[in-house]
Amino acid sequence: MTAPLVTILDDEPEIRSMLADALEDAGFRTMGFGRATEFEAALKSTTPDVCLVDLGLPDKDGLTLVHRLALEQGASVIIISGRAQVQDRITGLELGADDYIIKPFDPTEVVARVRARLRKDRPVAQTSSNTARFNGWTAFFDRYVLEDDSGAETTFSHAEGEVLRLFLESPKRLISRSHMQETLGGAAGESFDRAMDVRISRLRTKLKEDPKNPRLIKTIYGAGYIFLGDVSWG
Amino acid sequence: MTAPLVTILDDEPEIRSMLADALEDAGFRTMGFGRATEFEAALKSTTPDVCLVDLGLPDKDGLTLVHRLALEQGASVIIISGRAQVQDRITGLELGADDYIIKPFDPTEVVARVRARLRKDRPVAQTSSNTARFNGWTAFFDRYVLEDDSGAETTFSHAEGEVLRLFLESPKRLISRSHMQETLGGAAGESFDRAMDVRISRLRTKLKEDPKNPRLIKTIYGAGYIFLGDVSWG
DNA sequence: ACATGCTGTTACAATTCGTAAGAATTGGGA
DNA sequence: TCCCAATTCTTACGAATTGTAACAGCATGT
Repeated sequence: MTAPLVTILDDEPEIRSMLADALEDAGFRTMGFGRATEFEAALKSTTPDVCLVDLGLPDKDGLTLVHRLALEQGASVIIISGRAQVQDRITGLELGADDYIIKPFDPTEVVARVRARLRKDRPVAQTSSNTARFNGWTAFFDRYVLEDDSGAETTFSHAEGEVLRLFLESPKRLISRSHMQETLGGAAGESFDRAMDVRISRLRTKLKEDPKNPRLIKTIYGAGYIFLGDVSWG
Repeated sequence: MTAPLVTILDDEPEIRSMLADALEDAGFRTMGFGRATEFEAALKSTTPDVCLVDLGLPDKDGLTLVHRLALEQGASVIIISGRAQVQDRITGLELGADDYIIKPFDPTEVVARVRARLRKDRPVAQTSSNTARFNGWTAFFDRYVLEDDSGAETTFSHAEGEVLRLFLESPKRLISRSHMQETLGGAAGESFDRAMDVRISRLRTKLKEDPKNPRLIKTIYGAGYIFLGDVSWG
């Protein structure tokens, strides 16, 4: 399992490097960005686990960015801001941030708060249970069985299970096509790999998705897929 | 659906009542305790959603209590403490707390932080704020569906959704063309800006706007666009 | 050997979305 | 008022991307 990815969005390079140092010492992978647009471009191909966002960005309103991150990506968002007023903190938190750290800060505390976020928000990846429930379905990965809410059972294959597990481990988060191909089987044929599409297509039919209006597996043109649905493992 | 339960563990009655007032105004159920032993006894019959714990307890070490809460109960734990040192905060967070608030605090911020914790635990709350209502329309951003007031549904693409979301996030305010391009267009084409017009055009047809008399998306010649309409999220 | 089921490949259909081009609109100046 | 240039709208088209049906190779079991 790879180390969690933490993105740092701050226009001051010193702060970026200070945070990156502390986080990498703690065993995290980091990516730093000075501008919101660069960050958003990178989001199309990578999905961070925790996002540190400085509100004092020159090129964009940080709060709407936080809102989008929290809703679309489902990642944990920690605001870092020089604005210490209570009202600022409250609006930031209401918009979807998970934490609010005031400058100047101690990098060690930032690391501790990042860890706190990962502990809570991603217990799924740590506990390897074999059954998951979501939106009326129950998936038994040890038996390769998918159960309807009426009790009807279907089997799914290994390849289908890989995709389904990947979705269920990161619900409501963008899963980029490249990331799927890396984590799943064939890293080989990069050129004409429609295999992924076919896998997802087959999974969709088993989940009885309406092709015109898929409710669970959503595709984002040019980016990847998002699995919507409330997943609970165990 | 019952309201989330928040427990307050603090030896000072004034603080307990102050927090309870603020939390109940926000729609939560609360239970207050002055001693750790009482609190632990209550845990046998109730499972709180969020636990506020003061570290300066007379009868027990608060940190071990936090540790046990986080590990065994799986509830969200927010430490409230008069100890402001960075090291105190770090050890508190490392021991399993989800947040650390320093006395004196603003009750409103506590409410906001409690909400932030619940947001992650209950994915339902997340999706519910993914819908917006405006002037007879309902936009479901998680399903990419736009619903008429008669109940008829249309789907919109990801790119259209980006524009629509941008409008709904800033209703009745001028959104400059340049700002839109920075926010949305970052992908590839940065040279020709007609793409934005086309996006908006397509969105307008889906909203059944009369080209001669747009009611929702109004063009400001030479400046940008204004989205008129009364938006309510959730 | 035969049947069965899984999975990648191929081919083609459908969708998305930017580009180009011309029409329509706006606003200022003659 | 009329004209013109800048700006914006709309339509059509096409490249890129994605969906899926059909086929073939392979493994496994009977």
